[in-house]
Amino acid sequence: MMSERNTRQKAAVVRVLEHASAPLTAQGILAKAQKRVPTLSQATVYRILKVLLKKEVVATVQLPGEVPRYELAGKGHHHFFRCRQCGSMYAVGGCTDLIEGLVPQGFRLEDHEVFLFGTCSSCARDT
Amino acid sequence: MMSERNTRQKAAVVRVLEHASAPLTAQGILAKAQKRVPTLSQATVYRILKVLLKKEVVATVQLPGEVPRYELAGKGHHHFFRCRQCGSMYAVGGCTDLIEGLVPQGFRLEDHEVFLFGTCSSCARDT
DNA sequence: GTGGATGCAAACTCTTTGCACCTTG
DNA sequence: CAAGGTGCAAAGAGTTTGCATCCAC
Repeated sequence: MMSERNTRQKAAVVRVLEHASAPLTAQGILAKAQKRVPTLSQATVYRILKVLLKKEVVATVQLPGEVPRYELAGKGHHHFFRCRQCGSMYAVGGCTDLIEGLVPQGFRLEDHEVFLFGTCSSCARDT
Repeated sequence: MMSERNTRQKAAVVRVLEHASAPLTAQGILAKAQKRVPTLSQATVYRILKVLLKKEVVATVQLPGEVPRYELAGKGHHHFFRCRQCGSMYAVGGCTDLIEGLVPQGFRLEDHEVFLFGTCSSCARDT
């Protein structure tokens, strides 16, 4: 039973995610990782992501109506604010007990997702 | 300038949505609407949904990692609780100002989405 | 009768998979 | 050198679109 190998492809994908300031799409990861490993294919990116997701090294970010994005896991609990002007995503922390109040009697809350949409501070300034 | 026509297809789709107890997928709408209009095609369902979305007669519900679902609009602001045991979706109301606290300084909040995941009361009872 | 609506199939996008080849350990 | 990884192309799932036909008005 031979475990996992260290390939240039996987290293490139992880490196891209480490340097990302916001969650990236599979396409975005491919584009950036190909600068280091030009032969990298989209299929391999998906395969690597699947492995990393299972190991919980990366996490998926699913904005409603958008293609999934990926970020390194272990950043603690957070949500996202999406600026409708510039499209940037900002991580937003803290949300506990705010959510608990929504849960109906007898329901057991295990998890939640919150997405905020609006205008970020720099776009708001330009208005 | 001739407006919109009243077709059996559109009527069937609307009727299905009116009788739905939870948001339906495009496939689910097709299946149910075909009981009334057997020749209805998936393409037409999508076209009708597009029109109804533009008129804001229906709204999209996008659970993370799932195919989009559709429900009649005008049910007021609400979110969803998804039971991981039985897969049911429950509408959850009320959430104002809870959310405001998350918004960073200088950001303008326009909209938000909240999804809750866990065990519903009837599944919790069986545990 | 005429133009919007429909059905079918082809096209598209995103993701997964089969298979031969390559590369790591 | 053996097994896992990779690249490519084909296959899938979900949605959109082109086009000839249909039918509501």
